[in-house]
Amino acid sequence: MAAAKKPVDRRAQIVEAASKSFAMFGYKATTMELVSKIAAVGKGTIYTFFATKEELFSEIIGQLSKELREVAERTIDHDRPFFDNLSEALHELLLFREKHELIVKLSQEVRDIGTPMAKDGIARLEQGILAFIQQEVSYGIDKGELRGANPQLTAFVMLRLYLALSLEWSKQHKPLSRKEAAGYFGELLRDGLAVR
Amino acid sequence: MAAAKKPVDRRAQIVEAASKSFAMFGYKATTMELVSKIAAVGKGTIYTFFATKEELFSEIIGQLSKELREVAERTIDHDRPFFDNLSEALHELLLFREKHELIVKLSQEVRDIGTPMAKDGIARLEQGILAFIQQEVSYGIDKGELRGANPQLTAFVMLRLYLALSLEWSKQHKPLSRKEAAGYFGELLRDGLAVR
DNA sequence: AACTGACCAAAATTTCAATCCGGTCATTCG
DNA sequence: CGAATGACCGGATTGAAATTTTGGTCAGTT
Repeated sequence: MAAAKKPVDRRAQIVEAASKSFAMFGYKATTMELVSKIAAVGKGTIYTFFATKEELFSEIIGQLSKELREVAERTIDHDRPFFDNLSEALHELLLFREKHELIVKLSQEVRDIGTPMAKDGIARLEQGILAFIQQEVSYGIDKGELRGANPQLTAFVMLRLYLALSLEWSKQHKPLSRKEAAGYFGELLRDGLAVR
Repeated sequence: MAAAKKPVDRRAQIVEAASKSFAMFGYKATTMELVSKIAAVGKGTIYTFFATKEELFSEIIGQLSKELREVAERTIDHDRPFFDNLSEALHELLLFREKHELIVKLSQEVRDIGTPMAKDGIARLEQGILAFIQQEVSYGIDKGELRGANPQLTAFVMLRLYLALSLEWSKQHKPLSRKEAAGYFGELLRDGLAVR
């Protein structure tokens, strides 16, 4: 219903062109003129569909966020134990993230020049992941696999911990193998550190 | 032995002056000229004791790191349970950090303009904390309170987790009280999340 | 009616002279 | 005579003006 079919769907052309440009040059260096060139469309036409550059960007982040969620959802199998699902899903998300050029480019842009809009985009993606984890945590609590303290905080801790283990640790040490990371992560979250 | 006593100890004068200036204006805005003025000393005299501005700064970070360690050491009582000590010590360190003007100023400078030398200083302080935690973790393992996986990684995870809980969480949510944070932190690390 | 690109004001970038700063060293002081 | 000093140097930084770029508009074209 949203997408009527025409000889050529200009809106889709534009979104695709913008997507490429944002991934290739980042938010700041992507100009509306450039997008119009790639889309083979007059600059004015873009403004028929999107009121501002930010709105166009937002549409693309929205699509990407949805895609991210689908990746995560696809790796979850509610018949398996909670912690297996969790570290599997986080691993898939991390791979996706590392491979997806737009995300890589935006992260770099945030790091190097701190473009506020790029920050915003990354934050939205992270927020989406957080919401997903929280949903799974709540499910795990319902199923009785998980102790039921504050699911929001728990989801937050899980994400931070996973990122620390898989990204930050390797900044100063030999990176953990996928197996080591998942093992340590799962063990710590499941059973804690105390000798019992 | 290192500090001979003279009518006035110029070296100490200089270090104190520099310390004040770094805390007041940050690394970048502290000029050698300014330090010499505060220390009531000719600029050239500074170079009798420190070859470069960086070396002077390094000396001060070294002192501060030692001070930090003393604060942590003072709150540890090896007769108490490991996790009590841990969250107590981390809390003390956080308070110290928040109160210490030099650390606050340097953090701000890193955030706002990313001065490499300031980054470096903060990194060294964090490294010191990490080494301290690691030592305590090893001790906890020896005493049989802690499961004995990779102490370095464990220390790293503990610090990240504590910082996430006490600093990052509050960027987007109502901050946790000291009690909530310590409670959640201790419980998660000690016992994990799984229902048993 | 859909589309275009020349056009505009605001923002970003470049340029470049003026200033500043870390570090040196010939001179001074005690 | 040796410790201390501050004028001095060149490279880096800053600020402001000039120039270019860019998000967004809209009169004109198809």
